[in-house]
Amino acid sequence: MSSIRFAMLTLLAREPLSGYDIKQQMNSRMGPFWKAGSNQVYPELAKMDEEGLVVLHGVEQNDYRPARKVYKMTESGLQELIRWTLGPTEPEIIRDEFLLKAYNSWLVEFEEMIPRLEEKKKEHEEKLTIYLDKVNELNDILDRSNPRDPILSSINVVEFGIEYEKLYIKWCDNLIEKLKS
Amino acid sequence: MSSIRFAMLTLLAREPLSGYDIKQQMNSRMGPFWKAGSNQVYPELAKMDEEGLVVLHGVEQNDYRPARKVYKMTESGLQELIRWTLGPTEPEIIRDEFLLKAYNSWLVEFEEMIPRLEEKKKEHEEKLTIYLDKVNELNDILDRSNPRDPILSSINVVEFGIEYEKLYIKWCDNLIEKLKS
DNA sequence: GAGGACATGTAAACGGTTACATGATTAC
DNA sequence: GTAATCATGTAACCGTTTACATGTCCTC
Repeated sequence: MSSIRFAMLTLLAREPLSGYDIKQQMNSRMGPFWKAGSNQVYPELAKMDEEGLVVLHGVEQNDYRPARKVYKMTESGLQELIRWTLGPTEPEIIRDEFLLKAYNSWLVEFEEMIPRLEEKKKEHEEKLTIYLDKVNELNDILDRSNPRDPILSSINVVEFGIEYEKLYIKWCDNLIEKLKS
Repeated sequence: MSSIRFAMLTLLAREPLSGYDIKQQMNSRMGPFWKAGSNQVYPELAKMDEEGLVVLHGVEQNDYRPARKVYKMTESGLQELIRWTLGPTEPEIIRDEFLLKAYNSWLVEFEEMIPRLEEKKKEHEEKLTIYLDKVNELNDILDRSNPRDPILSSINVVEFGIEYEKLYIKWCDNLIEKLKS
């Protein structure tokens, strides 16, 4: 797959970023669907530099801290990203550990399973709130006169997250009801 | 995580199975949310045997083929599985490559993005059909007099898959409409 | 004084994917 | 004759996770 590279380019297509920024944005802005650790980001950034997909855009030195190395995407990086975006995508499976546990609910006392479902529901309710806030924020900064505003794409993806969380919550509710009767 | 072990026990809780059976069932019955390769299944089965979570239940020899080694879960395996089922579950992220691509849709011509969305939609429509068939099959063999029938748990999980596919299809439709206008 | 944010990176371990190896049978 | 199915298993690779390492500033 090696999609970490493309996840990184996806962010760099919008603005120049340091490795640290990329890591942060993945674990917040891209929260619903991607994340990465520093061990992946820094070596991959170095590789992409070698291959000419990104270049050093500037170094910000704060004397007491490691230099902040900001990279920007090159034209060749943009072409690579577009090629990938329009290329074929393998189907994915859901692979959610909690669904596996639900598959075992016949094995346990229903009264013991219900609290687990309620916890999961709450967890997804919290995620839903976060995504709803995010989509509001994005709508505020959206430039409605520009049909190619990247913010529009962000909104579309966060909206997927919103619908997903709603589904999860509804499914938990449903199962709780079934187990209660 | 190491949930491959618990995915395997999840299947073995229902009936004795060979390594081959486990692999097959994961890639079909558990289709919506889990899968595994033979390289994971056979060594893990051996490890679980050593640890006493499963025992050899019987060997079926068909002379020209490798012996079919059927395992069944032990009481200790069942306890382990129940413990895990009721234990805490880490939140998961979606990590869907196509969503990452959708995040880049502002970079490409919309007319080029639309066919990709239509392909994805079709793919999920096919999955939806499969899950709908599966849930019908399961309903046919469901023992309605038994509130602890494992089939009930299977149905609940497949229903998650159904709602997920519906969501995906609706989201694709929505985006196609947005990009067309 | 402890812990978190910032900022770079490396090392080790783990889990999953793809491919390989063997080998007879059955269906196209 | 080619490919798929059944049935076991191994080997190599790749991507991800967790932990480590360094060091200062700022907040509680």
